[in-house]
Amino acid sequence: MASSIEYIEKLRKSGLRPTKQRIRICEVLFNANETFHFTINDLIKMIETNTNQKISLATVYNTVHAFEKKGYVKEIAINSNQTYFDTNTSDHHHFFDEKEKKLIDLANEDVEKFKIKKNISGKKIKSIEILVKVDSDNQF
Amino acid sequence: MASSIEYIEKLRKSGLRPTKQRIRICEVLFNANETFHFTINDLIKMIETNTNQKISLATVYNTVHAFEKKGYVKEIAINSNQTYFDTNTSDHHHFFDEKEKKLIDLANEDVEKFKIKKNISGKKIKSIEILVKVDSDNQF
DNA sequence: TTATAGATTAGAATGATTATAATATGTTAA
DNA sequence: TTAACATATTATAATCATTCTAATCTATAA
Repeated sequence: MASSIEYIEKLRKSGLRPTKQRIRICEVLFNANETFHFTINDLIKMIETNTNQKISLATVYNTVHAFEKKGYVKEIAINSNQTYFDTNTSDHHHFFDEKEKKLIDLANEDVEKFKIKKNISGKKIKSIEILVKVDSDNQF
Repeated sequence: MASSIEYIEKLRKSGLRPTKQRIRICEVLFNANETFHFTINDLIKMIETNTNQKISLATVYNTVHAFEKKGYVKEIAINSNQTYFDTNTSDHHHFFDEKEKKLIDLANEDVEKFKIKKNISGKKIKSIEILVKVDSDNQF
């Protein structure tokens, strides 16, 4: 549970002006006890909870993208109607329940170590993401 | 290089009526020497090459989705403006060059064997997809 | 041949995301 | 402290992939 002052510092250090909108979004994203997955719509709902302040849609998009560039949130690679983000920026993977459209973390320790044995000349690996799609066990 | 007759058989066997649109899409997708990645837009351009026949957008979407359900093409999990599909339905993974928006196959043999050590009660693993994001090697 | 379930179509609707351009705000230097 | 300005926010419009609709057509089974 960080204070506004810490977020102001954090934002300044990354070259982002600490506006009240960005501070509020920091609070919503980073004050939670646990990391979580969210869409822009989820975030807007969270922002509007327990406050009168509204942040315009464009600003929410801009801020989340700015935070993504700085590495404060991660975009998760799934094909979905909406883009999913994760406040857990550590090295880990995901289960995706397509029926419930729900993401579940898959810790790095829960995946046996492996290596990519192929490489592409002139290209460097930026990230390795594993998506495990799951479905109900029992088929009726 | 299969003939229309083979596609008609294939479609009938899967419970899909062999319409001329579906046969044409089969030809475009499965007559190629190598498997490839495509978006709906790519596919429409390919359909319109060397022929006067046009297939309506809705039909192209419907057909690709029908083929996906039957396992004739695979959807690839990336966040992109457009959805990517793959005519290579074998077990494999992908590199994604975000700068060039280009997908490159990563054969299963090019990934060291690994296991998912976590499982979710009541859920069964449907697929495991690895996406390796790459970028230019040299930073200026 | 005919009935009909399923397929195709053009065009409209949807909905997430991005662009626009006017207004407001944080920051820097005087 | 203030002025100047670069940057951020905002409401709204625009974009664009995808899905929906409802009219028309077609493959196929009887």
